[in-house]
Amino acid sequence: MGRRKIEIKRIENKSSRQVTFSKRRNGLIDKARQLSILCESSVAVVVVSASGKLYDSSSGDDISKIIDRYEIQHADELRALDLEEKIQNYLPHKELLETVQRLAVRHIFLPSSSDKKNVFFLLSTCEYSKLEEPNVDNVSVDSLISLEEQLETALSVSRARKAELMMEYIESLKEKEKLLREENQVLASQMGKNTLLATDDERGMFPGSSSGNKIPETLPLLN
Amino acid sequence: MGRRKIEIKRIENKSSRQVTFSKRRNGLIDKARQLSILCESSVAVVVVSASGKLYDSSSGDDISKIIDRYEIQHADELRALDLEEKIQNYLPHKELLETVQRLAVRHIFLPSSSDKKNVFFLLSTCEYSKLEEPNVDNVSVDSLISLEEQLETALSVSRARKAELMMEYIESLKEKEKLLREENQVLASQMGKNTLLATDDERGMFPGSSSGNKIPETLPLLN
DNA sequence: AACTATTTATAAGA
DNA sequence: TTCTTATAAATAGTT
Repeated sequence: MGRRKIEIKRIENKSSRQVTFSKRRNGLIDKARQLSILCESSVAVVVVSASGKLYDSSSGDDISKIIDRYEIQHADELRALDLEEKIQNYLPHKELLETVQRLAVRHIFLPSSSDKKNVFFLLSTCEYSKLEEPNVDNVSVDSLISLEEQLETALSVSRARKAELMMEYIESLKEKEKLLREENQVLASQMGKNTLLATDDERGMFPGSSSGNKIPETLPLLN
Repeated sequence: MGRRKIEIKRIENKSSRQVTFSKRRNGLIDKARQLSILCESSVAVVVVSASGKLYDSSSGDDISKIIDRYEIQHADELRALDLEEKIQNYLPHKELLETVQRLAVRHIFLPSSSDKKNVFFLLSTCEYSKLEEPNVDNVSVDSLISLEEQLETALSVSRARKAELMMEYIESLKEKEKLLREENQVLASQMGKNTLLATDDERGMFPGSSSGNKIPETLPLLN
């Protein structure tokens, strides 16, 4: 879209790189705005320049809410990874608790203060959703008193162990896939090109993935 | 950029809105990719559709690192300052309770994915609910003491996390700087010799960073 | 910062 | 959905 066609690769000239950065950054943000309006969605864009300067924009919703949405989606993943690491290092119980708190902190303090009421209600409802008659008025005191117990429960060994086993399994699958890809590439380079290769490739890429691989993938960790 | 000019406003027809969403979302992500490559920057894009589905992409770096960078920039205002100020100003008991309960929500209800779904559903519900706030006047003294302790822990943990993020970012900056220096040296040796060039380059690549700027480069993080 | 010659993205149609 | 194509929009190089 300019006087000349350009390759998508680093612009060597510093000043034209800077100019392009500014132009395209604005273009990107405007595109995000348009998408948000046309399709009633929320879009967050975060750009970090080579010098570390931050540019961000959001349309359709607050950027912190959009990022919260992203983090909730990936909460399990992050939590499992980090916890597993800590458990393997024989973390004392108290530190384990703090670890969970640390993981939670970034979520807790990011929501705008207007969300407080919502979250408060959320807690009450969640905690007592199993009771037949959730009495919101009395819930807060009880929940407060049992806070530490519940934190410990959230950290139960069985859950951590489960996450650990699942991560191990996922890692082994990734490793297997990697080995297969490598094997594939070796074969491909040996053969050069032909139909046989294509067939091999397909077999190599997804060997038994429709059975052995799909089951773990549907387990809770990654949703 | 189509057969007709369109106004930037919500597309009423559902199916064409869906088609446009898909096309423009891809377009946006590609633009982000190009910007990242052309101008050696990092770009994260997070899109949440009207139905709540999440799409994200990143180029130039991991999306979690880009989001961390965003959070660092806003850490003071959103977290530490805000909370600290409230504590110093004798945060009313009710708000104190709510804050700690937010902490609990994330601990207790995010760990497994089935809980995550519940939380999400409830969050949506809460956002639109206009229920009265629970009555918390009868919170016990012991509970409040415990609350304050936990709040303090959360605050220090928040700070620790912030420091951690900062160190990560500083390390990445150092690495980037190192790479640039190396690149610089290669370029310099290719050119043979030239004092004038070296001076220009230093000014351009690391504006004032070569000596007195090393310390300041780590500071802008906090803003 | 503006200006345009071009390229690129995409709206509508198939 | 996927492709095609006329057209609008973005932008590279220039001033």
